[in-house]
Amino acid sequence: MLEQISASKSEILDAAAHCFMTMGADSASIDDIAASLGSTKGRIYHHFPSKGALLAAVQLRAARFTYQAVSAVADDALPPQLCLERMARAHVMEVLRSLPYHKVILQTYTGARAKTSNAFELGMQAQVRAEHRQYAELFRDQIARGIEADIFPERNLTVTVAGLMLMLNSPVFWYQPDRGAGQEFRNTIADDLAEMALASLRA
Amino acid sequence: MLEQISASKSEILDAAAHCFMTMGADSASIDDIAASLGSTKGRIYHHFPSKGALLAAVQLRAARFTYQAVSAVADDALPPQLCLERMARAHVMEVLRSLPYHKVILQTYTGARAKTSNAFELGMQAQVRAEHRQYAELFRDQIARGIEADIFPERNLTVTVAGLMLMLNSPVFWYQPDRGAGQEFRNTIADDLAEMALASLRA
DNA sequence: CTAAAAACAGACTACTGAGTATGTTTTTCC
DNA sequence: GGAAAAACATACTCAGTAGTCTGTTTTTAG
Repeated sequence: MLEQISASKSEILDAAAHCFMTMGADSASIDDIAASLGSTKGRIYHHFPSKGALLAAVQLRAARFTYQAVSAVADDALPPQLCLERMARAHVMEVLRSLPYHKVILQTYTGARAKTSNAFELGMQAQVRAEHRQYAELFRDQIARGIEADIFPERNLTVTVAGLMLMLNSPVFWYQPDRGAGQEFRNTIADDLAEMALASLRA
Repeated sequence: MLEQISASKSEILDAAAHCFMTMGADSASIDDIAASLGSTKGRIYHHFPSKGALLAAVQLRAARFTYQAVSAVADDALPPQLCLERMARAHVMEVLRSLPYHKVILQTYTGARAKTSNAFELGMQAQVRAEHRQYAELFRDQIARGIEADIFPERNLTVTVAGLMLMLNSPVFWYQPDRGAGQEFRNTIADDLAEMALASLRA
C-alpha cells in the first residue's frame, strides 16, 4: 500500500504529472518528460516498465494524496455535517496543493481507455479504480450516516456522491497556481466549496 | 452561428464524438472514426480540414446543444431560484441525451492542448472557449441576480459557477446509457442534481 | 443529356513516439 | 579498493497515424 518511493522516482512522478497536466496524458511523450527533467528516457524506463504504468503511478499517487489528507480529519464521532465539512475542506486544500496529479486523474477518468493495454497495465488501472472507489467511500459513508439520521433528505447515493465530489474537484478545471493566487485565495476557494458541498446535501 | 450542417457531416460528427468518447480524443484515429462509419478517411478529410478541426467541431456542437436547451427555459421574469432549477434540470437532461459530445468536452477541457496547432485550429479552440464562456454566463447571470436580491449568500462567483456546473456535469463521469438506464432513472438524476445544485447556492 | 462539381475511395508518404538493446557512469557494500 | 549492482545515457527499431494525392463514383445544374 505505502511502498517506499525513492527520491528519483518521486521526481519523475512530479515531472510526469506536470507534463501530463500541461500537454495531456496522450500528447505528452516520454521524451518530453525526460527533457523536463534534463535527462533522457533511459532514466524513466529504468524505473517504470511502460508509459501506461507511469500514468497509473501518477493516478495512484493522486488518490493516495487525497485519501491521506481526508482520512486524517474524518471522524465518525463527529456529527456527519461537521465531519463532511472538514473532509470537504481538506480535500479541496489537498487538490490545490498537488494540483497536477489531480488534473491527470480527471483527464483520464472519463472512461476513455487506450487500445493497447497488457495484463499488467490493466491490473494497475483496476487498482487505481479500486483505491479511488475506496476514497469515495469515505464521503459515501458519511452521507449515508447523515441520511440515516434524517439530517439529509433521501437521494440517490451514487448521484449525490459523484455530484458532491465533482463540485469539490472543480478548481482542477480553472485554478492556476502561478497566476498570483495566494494562500488567502486558496482558503476562500476551500471555504466556499466546502460550504456549498454541505449545503447541497440539505433539502 | 447556426451554420447549416449537412446530413453526412452530422453523421461524421456523431461518429467522431462516439469514438473520442470511448477511446479518448488523442487515441482515436481518423481511421477509427472512418471505420465506425463504414467509410474511409477520404470522406472525413473532404468535410474537415484536420483532426483538430473535427474535434473542435464536436466541442462546438456540445456547447450549442446545452446552450439551446437551457436558454429555451431561462427566463429573467422568473425568480432566480426557480429559473436556475429549470435551467439545471434542462442542462442535465440534455447532457444525458447527447452524452458523447459532453464527454469529449470534459476530456479536453482540463487545459491540455496538443503541441501542433496551426492558426486555424487555434481560432476554432478560441471560439469553443468563447461559446462555452457565453453558456456559463447564463448561469452566472442568474446566480448574480440571486445574490443581488439577497436570496443567495455572497460567495466568489467564479468558484460558485464552476462548482455548480461541474456538479451538473457529473453524470458524464459515470452514466452508462446502455446499462438499462430508463427514462425514469434519467429523471431521478436530473431532479436530484437540480435540487442539489439549487441547495448548494443557499447558505 | 452532359459537363462540372461534390462526395467519396484507396494507395502512398513522412514523421512521431513507444519500447529495446547496449554501453557508460555512479553508487553500494564488503 | 574493487567487484557488483543500480542508475542512468545513446542509438536504434518499428508500428501507428495524420495528412496528401490521385482516381472513381455520385449528384447537381443548365
